[in-house]
Amino acid sequence: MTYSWLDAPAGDVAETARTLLGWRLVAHGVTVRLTEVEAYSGLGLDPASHAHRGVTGRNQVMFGPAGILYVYQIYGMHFCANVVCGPEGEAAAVLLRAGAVVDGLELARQRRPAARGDDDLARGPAKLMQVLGLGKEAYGTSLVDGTGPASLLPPLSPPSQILAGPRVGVTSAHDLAWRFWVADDPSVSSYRRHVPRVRTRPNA
DNA sequence: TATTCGATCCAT
DNA sequence: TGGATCGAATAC
Repeated sequence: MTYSWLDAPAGDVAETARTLLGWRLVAHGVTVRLTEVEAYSGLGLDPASHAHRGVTGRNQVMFGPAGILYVYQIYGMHFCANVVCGPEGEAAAVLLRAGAVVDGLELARQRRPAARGDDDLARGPAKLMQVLGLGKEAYGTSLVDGTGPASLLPPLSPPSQILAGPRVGVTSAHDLAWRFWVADDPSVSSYRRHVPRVRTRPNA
């Protein structure tokens, strides 16, 4: 299997994100078919990207080769994952937002006791990680060379129809339709606009 | 060193 | 709609 398409220039990361739909992710006995992703361009180009201000301790793997997992913690309790894309140094990435469990259903249910139903097992970026049994230890591991806990597998069948819209929870670049999902798939998360937090203390 | 706030999830 | 919960990023 060749994964060279993951190396497409950072300017084409939206196209790479679309391509990822339908691909499968397998880890710790559970397989998920990707149904929802978001594209993030690198350095400077995309104010919503975790890499847009340059290298930091958290985002350093985004500047490395494609096919690596960039895992980050959010709200002190959840983990989300991106596939690093593009040539080295460009820091493009695709956030894995949702998927449908296609293998290891029993294990998936055990890992997600709060799920409302099977459609909800991986319906969200942190849920996807939980269902696959992945956390911060997956940071910087490869999806494409078999050395990491998770692997990327080609689609069994191409997705029927792909729709696009604004990214979830992103304030800047709200006009950009860089969220992609499989039309009519029940595992796609519901769109939530970013809500600005209310100020608790007045400005001095 | 101090403060702010998030590419979320869940129960209400 | 609001609370949980903590570390990275930024402000000082």
